[in-house]
Amino acid sequence: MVTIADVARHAGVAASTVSYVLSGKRTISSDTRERVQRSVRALGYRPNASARALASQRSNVLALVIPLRTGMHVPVMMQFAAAVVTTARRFDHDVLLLTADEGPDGLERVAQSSLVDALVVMDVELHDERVPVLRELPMPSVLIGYPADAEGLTCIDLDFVAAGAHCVDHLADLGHRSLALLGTPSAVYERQTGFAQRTLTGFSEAAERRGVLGVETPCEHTFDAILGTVEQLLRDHPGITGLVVQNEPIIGPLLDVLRRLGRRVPEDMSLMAICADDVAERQVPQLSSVTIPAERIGGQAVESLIAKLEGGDVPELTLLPPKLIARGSTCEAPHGDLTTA
Amino acid sequence: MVTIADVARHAGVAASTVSYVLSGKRTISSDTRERVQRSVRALGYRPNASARALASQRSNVLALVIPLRTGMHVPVMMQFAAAVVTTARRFDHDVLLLTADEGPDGLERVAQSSLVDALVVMDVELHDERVPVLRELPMPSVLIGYPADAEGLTCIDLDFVAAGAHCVDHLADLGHRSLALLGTPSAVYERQTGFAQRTLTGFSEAAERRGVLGVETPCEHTFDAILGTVEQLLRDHPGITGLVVQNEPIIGPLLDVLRRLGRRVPEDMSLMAICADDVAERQVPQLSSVTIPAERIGGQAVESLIAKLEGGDVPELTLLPPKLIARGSTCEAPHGDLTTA
DNA sequence: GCTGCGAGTCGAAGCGCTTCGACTGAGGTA
DNA sequence: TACCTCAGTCGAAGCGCTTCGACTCGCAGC
Repeated sequence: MVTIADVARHAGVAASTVSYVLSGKRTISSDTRERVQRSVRALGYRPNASARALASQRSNVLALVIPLRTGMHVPVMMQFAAAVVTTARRFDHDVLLLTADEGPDGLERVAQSSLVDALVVMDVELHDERVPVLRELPMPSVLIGYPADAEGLTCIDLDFVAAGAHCVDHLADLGHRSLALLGTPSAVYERQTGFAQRTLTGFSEAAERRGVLGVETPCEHTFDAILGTVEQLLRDHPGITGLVVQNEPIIGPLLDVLRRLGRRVPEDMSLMAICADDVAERQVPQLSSVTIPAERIGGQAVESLIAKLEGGDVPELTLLPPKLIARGSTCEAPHGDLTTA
Repeated sequence: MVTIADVARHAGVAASTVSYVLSGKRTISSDTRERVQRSVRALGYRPNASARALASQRSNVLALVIPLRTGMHVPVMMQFAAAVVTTARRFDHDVLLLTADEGPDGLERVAQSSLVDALVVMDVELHDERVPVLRELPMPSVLIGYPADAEGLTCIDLDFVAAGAHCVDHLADLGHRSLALLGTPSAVYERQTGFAQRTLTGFSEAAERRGVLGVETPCEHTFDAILGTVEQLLRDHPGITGLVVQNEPIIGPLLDVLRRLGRRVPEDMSLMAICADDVAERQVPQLSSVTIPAERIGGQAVESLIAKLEGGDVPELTLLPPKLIARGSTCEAPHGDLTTA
């Protein structure tokens, strides 16, 4: 393994000079600089990451904590992780992957051992036990999602309240008067995961504002559960003509269920999804949807983190505006539907 | 930040003694050992990862290279990554996440800078440009999937040849005489990704062995592509009564397509999938399937890697046997189907 | 001609840990 | 009693890098 001393010898300078050439932290004559750079290339020198981290107190590694639990949108996680890694690389950082089941201890472990310089924590719950830990940690962090008390933290998320509201507005604009939100499995609500709660809030508030009926129900992933949930829903509220679904894995089966129940989409039932674009586009008919911009969130998270590492100031809360795309699964309410319940 | 010197002072011993207590590499009297351990806890000491890595030449970090490209089964990747992280933690290692689009340079970067001790590389292609790099690297690696020339490498994979064959056998046992394999998008074949190729091989060989017709076709992810592909297939080979699909995202839409074409599953068409169990179970009807044991592969990969790090010998190629589970999507061939083409 | 200054370079002192060789005593052996 | 052994501990020498202070020029200012 070739060291900085080898490069220095080869170039006929001191090791510190090589270091300064590499970091640019002091002025070096272009003559020496080029000589050093030639030696670096000639010898195939790569600085040793540990030595560098030890001396500079910076590992250039970010931790990414991903959830691996019930009810998560796996492909979205993945897109997200990819965006984090890609963006981190742009800033010359690497990414250490942690699973959420290491819990708060995992965060302390990697932080206090200086394995990483900063943390990105996904899937933050409303009352997340990791939040107090994060507050005490001697390094910056960014949360995806946000907890009840975001004071002093940096949180980034899709504006799910707006997402829920957009769906209602879109459907209400089309004349629908009775809407339902088919949500995530109840386990996700019970965990008080912010995004599910907030969509619900946006949905309900908008329904009230627009003066339409807005009911909501969680929904598990099995076909039978979906069927049961929808049947129950339509029995209790037969006037429903607009459905909003925020539960990626059930989208396919849900279409089957509606077909089996004799409801055509969109003629008898308008359907909106809160999901990734490619999922919406893959269905028949393609679904009108509100997108979760996973790449943008991931990129933004890393950018904020880097900014914090460099002493910059970043806003406590960044909400990315949702984008609604109307596709083939929503249309005007069936004529004559003027009931409100 | 508390250092080993602080602990040593607190316990009234030399720093080296603390180190030996922590590593167990020399015998320490139980008296001192306990005293040191108490000090460690009292001060909340965590060894500095960089210092440790620099001194011991071991970072205790593994690299995991995941693909982020066309046609991959995202949820499977995720299960896999989770298994790798979890298993690595069992062996007191962490995982650095790399995306495949850094290419061979990315591997060299993390290896030569001693950022990691070893590498897990997923989605290896038949003629993968990373393979020669891995061979030269001064550290062990494990590949998921295997390249044409596996000499001197350590490869782990599902036995896709057997998987393809099992599907044929299952269907042939049920009396089906004309089968088709609906594969991954053609991009995946063109990349010569091993798993797709090998399933095809197993499928074809078994079809020949059993004396049944076995045709195959790649399939893109859009609904129209699926519809087109299946229509074409049934037009060219109207006698087909058994379908094998190895392409997770199209499974849902494929069921729609068959329904639309008036083929009931399983009465008119038996359907087998090569996919994760939960995906198979979520469909209607539940699909007979051959499982991809992502967790087992991930766990096995890390275990092999750790064994190599410790100087152990591991087999060049480990093929995990596929497991076929018959569910509701396959049944006996329609009576009277005795044609062979 | 002397001083002052800044650009460019060097040497040395760490960063916090592991590990090697050496030292100390207690206990066993001859 | 003299010697050897071995368990248990210590001190010091690195691991490969960054960074600080100091040194040496050449040049401008007076």
